[in-house]
Amino acid sequence: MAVARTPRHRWIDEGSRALAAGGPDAVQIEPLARALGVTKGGFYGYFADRKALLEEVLATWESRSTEQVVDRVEHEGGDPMTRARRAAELTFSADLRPVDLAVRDWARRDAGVAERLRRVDNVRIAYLRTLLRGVAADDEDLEARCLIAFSVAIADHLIAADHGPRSRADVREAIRRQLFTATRQ
Amino acid sequence: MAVARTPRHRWIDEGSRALAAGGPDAVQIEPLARALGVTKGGFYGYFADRKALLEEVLATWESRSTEQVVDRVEHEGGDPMTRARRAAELTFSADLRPVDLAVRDWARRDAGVAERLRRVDNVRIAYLRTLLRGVAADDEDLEARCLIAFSVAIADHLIAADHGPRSRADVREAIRRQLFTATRQ
DNA sequence: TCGCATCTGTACGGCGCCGTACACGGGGTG
DNA sequence: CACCCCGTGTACGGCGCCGTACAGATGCGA
Repeated sequence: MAVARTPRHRWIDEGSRALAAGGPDAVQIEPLARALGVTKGGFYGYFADRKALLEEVLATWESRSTEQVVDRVEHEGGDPMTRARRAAELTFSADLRPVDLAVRDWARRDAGVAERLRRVDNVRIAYLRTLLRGVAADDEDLEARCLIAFSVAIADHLIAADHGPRSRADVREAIRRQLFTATRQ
Repeated sequence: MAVARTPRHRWIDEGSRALAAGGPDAVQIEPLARALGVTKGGFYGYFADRKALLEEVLATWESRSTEQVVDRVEHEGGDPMTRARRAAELTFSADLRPVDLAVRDWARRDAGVAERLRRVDNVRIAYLRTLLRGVAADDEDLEARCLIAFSVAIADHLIAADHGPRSRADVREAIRRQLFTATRQ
């Protein structure tokens, strides 16, 4: 049988890149084929149409963002805090983060994507809760800390403001200290 | 002279709606014309091309998000806290917020848009500082509270997670109480 | 070596959008 | 009332993408 120069997963990977870079409208077969150095000839052997590829891209992102992160973190072990930090590193890695932001924007106008995002976010928030449970005063405080941590992580790359003499990283570090400090007052 | 059924600002308004709903790629002359109940015949009398319209849409958004908000708030008066709250209401109104989010996503891949967003965000953060200065322990704490407030406001409509028995509004209210409470401990 | 399954290149029709050109028509203006 | 002006409708060429069809190449198994 002929060797597949461009197997399924290469289309998905390139599709993920396109999604991250330009949103779902930018996931186009012919440009993807050019980026892969082939024509679209083989594409329709793997996928029914453009929509099917987008579906696969999303599913792959969901898997990478949840199961694969959990599996890897659990395998590496460590105390809860170490594990949760590692999970955050993996989830917001340089190549996954742009996809994450693109999916979030997409979810604003597609209910199916929104549903998928809800599943992913709930898994992540659940992780956060296990980390912050120890320092929170009560359930409400815990929920507040989780939402703050998650919001700052996501909005970090969406906010363009300056902070005077401080760098963004400085400010984030200050926030982290507050979040990980046991109940105030 | 012929009456303009579709003056400049109608194209810009409809363009803003399209941008909010589908990102810059969705701002297309012919669909816009259909939405306005005309053909694209008149469009090219107002704008050189599609890019020029996008430029105007952005400029209009920048103006509405900063100067017009400031002017209106200053005109209405009130103490600093009242004014800042009113500014937040105007900035994140139902019709401006989706544009805001679309611009944020767009800024990830267009340096010009990112620069515009930086100007807008800096204006907003400056407002926030005036509001929170009174309750912050020091400059670092002030910066942290501003970034938290801004991040939660923006990420609110991008995060899909649930919070158990609590509603998102409940959690946001809890966060607001913390942010407006004078320095802890 | 031969057959064959499979991936890829090529070509095609269709569609929708961009930007241009120009004719039309209906209000102001004199 | 006639002129003119300018927003609009219409038509056109061009382009790029989608999805289909098919032929050819390529490497494996018999």
